[in-house]
Amino acid sequence: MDDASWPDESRRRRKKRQTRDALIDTALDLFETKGYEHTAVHEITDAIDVAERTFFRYFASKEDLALFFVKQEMDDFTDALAARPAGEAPLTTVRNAFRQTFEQLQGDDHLRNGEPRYLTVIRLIDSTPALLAASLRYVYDNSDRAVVVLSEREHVDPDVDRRPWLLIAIYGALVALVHREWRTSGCGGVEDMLASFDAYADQLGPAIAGRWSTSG
Amino acid sequence: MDDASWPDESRRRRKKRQTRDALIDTALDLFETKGYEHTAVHEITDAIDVAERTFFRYFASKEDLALFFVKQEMDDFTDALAARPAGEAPLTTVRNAFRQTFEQLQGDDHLRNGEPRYLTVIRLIDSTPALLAASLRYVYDNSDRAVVVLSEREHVDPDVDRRPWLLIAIYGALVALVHREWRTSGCGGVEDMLASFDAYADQLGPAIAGRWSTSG
DNA sequence: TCAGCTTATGTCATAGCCTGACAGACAGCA
DNA sequence: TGCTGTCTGTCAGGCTATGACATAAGCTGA
Repeated sequence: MDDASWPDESRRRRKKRQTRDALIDTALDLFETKGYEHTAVHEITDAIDVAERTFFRYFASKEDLALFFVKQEMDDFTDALAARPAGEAPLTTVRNAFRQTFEQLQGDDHLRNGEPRYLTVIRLIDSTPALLAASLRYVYDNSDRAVVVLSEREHVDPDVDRRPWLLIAIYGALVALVHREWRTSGCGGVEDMLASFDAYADQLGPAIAGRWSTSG
Repeated sequence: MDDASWPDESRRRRKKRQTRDALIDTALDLFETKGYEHTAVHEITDAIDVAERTFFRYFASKEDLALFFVKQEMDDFTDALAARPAGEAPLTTVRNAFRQTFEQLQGDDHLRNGEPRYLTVIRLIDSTPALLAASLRYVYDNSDRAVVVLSEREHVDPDVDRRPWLLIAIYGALVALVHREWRTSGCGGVEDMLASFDAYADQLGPAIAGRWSTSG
């Protein structure tokens, strides 16, 4: 995002990155003010004076641009999962990968109107059915990969042993919950998210083991 | 689907239902042979000789038609959940609602080329990214409703007590797994699905309680 | 049976998303 | 300078979806 950080970059590459960043920034601005569905692609490209056709040379679709950061977040999670030390217990691994991913999000993202860019994107997604659908599909696809990673780490066959699926399902539910909390009451920071995670984990056993009631 | 079953139905209503059914049948045929994305709406409407515009008076979108049965399945599940007797334990309730929904699916659906129509649809969805995304979003929306139903049954506040979310997340994972199994190795019947459900439930406690490994 | 209302459909026009094909501009390199 | 490969603009077109208006068909009451 900072042009000076790649001084060795060729002029051609730099211009390309500038155009891509300009597309993202302009698009997010327009999405925020006019809404995703009421922003035409040509409005984005007109604003930075490139042809509409150019947009589709950078992004496969309008959706693709809007989900740029979400995809990165998901990929980061799977990468973090795969990179955790082998001795770690699976639940701990997921928890740590989760922590790393969100610390990264909060760390290296730059601000827009005083709030991190991914927050804008999450609100946008939650308020736009088409984007919500696409991001859920990405989570779904990513779950498959995460299950493979977990299964290989623990040397189990996911077709027989359902535990990897369970863990990832819980992770998915957690991410959804975290997004929900962000949307309504703002972002409480990494520690709040981990507290949510632990609350899930703590309630998991009792939820299934005995009778499920307010007193239990 | 059988015209004789509503003898009192007005001519207008009957024609409307016939057109709707013809649209669904023709569309599924074309989707199956040509693929969803390579089937244009005008091809569907040409085949039964109505205007393209008419299609969009019956269905909000091409997607809407393809997900017709999925939406019904989801709604049936939530309805079944709400209708279960109050004394039942939550996990049992979900299990029974699950059973009811799929028994209903297998019962009253009519055959296409020797297999139930919803099987065609599920394969279609799993092989079409756009449809998968849309159906996941519908599951997501439905989860919210299911959580509300469960929470009210058990008099808990879902914002504090995460257990309703956990149960529904597990249900979601199960549905995904069942669909996966259907897609690859055909449909094994209600009992197989319940066995999957129970396998999840049985592995849930041990998965979290102790160290998660092949020996545990 | 006819008039009048409602509903379903057809027709036309248009916006928006997306792709393919081709040509021109430009950076990088010999 | 001239060649090469990449990026971009332009044009044409297909597909999904919606709005506006007109027409036809079904229904209802006198």
